[in-house]
Amino acid sequence: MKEDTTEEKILAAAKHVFIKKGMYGARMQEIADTAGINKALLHYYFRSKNKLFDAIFQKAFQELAPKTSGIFKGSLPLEEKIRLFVANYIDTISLNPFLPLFIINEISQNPDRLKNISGFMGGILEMLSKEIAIKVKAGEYQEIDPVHLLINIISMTLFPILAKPIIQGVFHYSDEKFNEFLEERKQLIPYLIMNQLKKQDVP
Amino acid sequence: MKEDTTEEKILAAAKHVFIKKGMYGARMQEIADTAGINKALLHYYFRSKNKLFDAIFQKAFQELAPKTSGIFKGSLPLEEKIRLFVANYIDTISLNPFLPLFIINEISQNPDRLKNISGFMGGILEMLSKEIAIKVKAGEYQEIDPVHLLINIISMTLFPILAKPIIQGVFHYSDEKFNEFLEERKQLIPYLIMNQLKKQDVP
DNA sequence: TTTATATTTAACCGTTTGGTTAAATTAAAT
DNA sequence: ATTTAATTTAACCAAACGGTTAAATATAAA
Repeated sequence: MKEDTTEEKILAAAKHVFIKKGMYGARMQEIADTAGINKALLHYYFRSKNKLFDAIFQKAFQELAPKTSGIFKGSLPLEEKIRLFVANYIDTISLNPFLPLFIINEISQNPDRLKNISGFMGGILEMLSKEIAIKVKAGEYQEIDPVHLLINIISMTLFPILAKPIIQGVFHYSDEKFNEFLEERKQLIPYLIMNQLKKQDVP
Repeated sequence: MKEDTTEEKILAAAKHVFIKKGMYGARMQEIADTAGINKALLHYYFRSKNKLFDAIFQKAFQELAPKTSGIFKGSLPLEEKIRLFVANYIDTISLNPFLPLFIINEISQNPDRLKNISGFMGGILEMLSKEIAIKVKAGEYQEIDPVHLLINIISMTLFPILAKPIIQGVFHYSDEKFNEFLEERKQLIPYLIMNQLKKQDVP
């Protein structure tokens, strides 16, 4: 038995509709319907569309930051950490595939929204930097800008999910085939990244 | 002296506004203003917003497919081809940075639009496949799914441009610093890709 | 039970927006 | 010069949408 407050139902519905349709594509009526209430009550809880949007945007943004506390704190080898990170991230985002596009869109249209957000991806970057620095000193890894490294991982992980309908259309991938494709990338991406780190003959 | 037809001015204006604001965010009035005409004349040339959108969408999509005929037909080493491709693609898309997001958005909201498009990226994929197959037989490259390879290149090239405002916000990159960042990637991406191809000890 | 709060119903308002229309004006074609 | 087509002006319409309001009803708190 769920014990959902009306406000929680509204926020859940709003997040769902906003993420799928965007700030301007979303309709207050549809949010009310999804929450199982009417428009008057919706405005009774949140005076305006903007207020409601603000209420869900930060939460949505947080969901884009992968939960990596467990993974990166451990003492596993880096390759294993990256493997876990990528697999975890693909699975998480696949549950909410419209989320990345939504965030990118809203930030693109209104970069000021970033001002309320802090420390995004900061944890991962810090741990990545430290781990690499040690191995570089030990001569095991070659030097690389951790930002490029992080962006490489995120790009190869997120972009295919973002461009899913295009990839499916262009390569004629069924839903099953596309999922296989993503599964393969869980191996491929960490492998590619580690190759770059370990390769000794710098150009 | 430009010899622009009114229809051409409309199409240029429509492409510009649609790409920046999307199908639903774009306003017919703004398109008319951008074209330097009035709303009545706009509807005189294109009866509806949908007709106008259809008229520009295919063109916009074509622009997303990099012009690679020259690059991939030559007999340069693959690494050099990829280097040229990435540099060329980054420069082209940077001139129209809203284009990829626009295409992904519209296809996401309405995948049927893909049905009118054919052969997208097909050329590149074919040449890539052939070139790799030869080297694999010769024992120089390890086997890899060309689709993954292409998606890796595209991901690492396009995603940072797509996520530009987020990257700038999160890492506090100025416009100049971000451009440097992209310049660095012109070297980094081909290097990473070739490492993957050449690495001999398969896991 | 009484009181306060939550929720519904249903009508309404103002603005924005895509689209139309008719008449006037300008430019081009014959 | 006359006809045809292109362009402007300006008013207008209908639908969609965010938001409001007032009254009725249900629910929970006191």
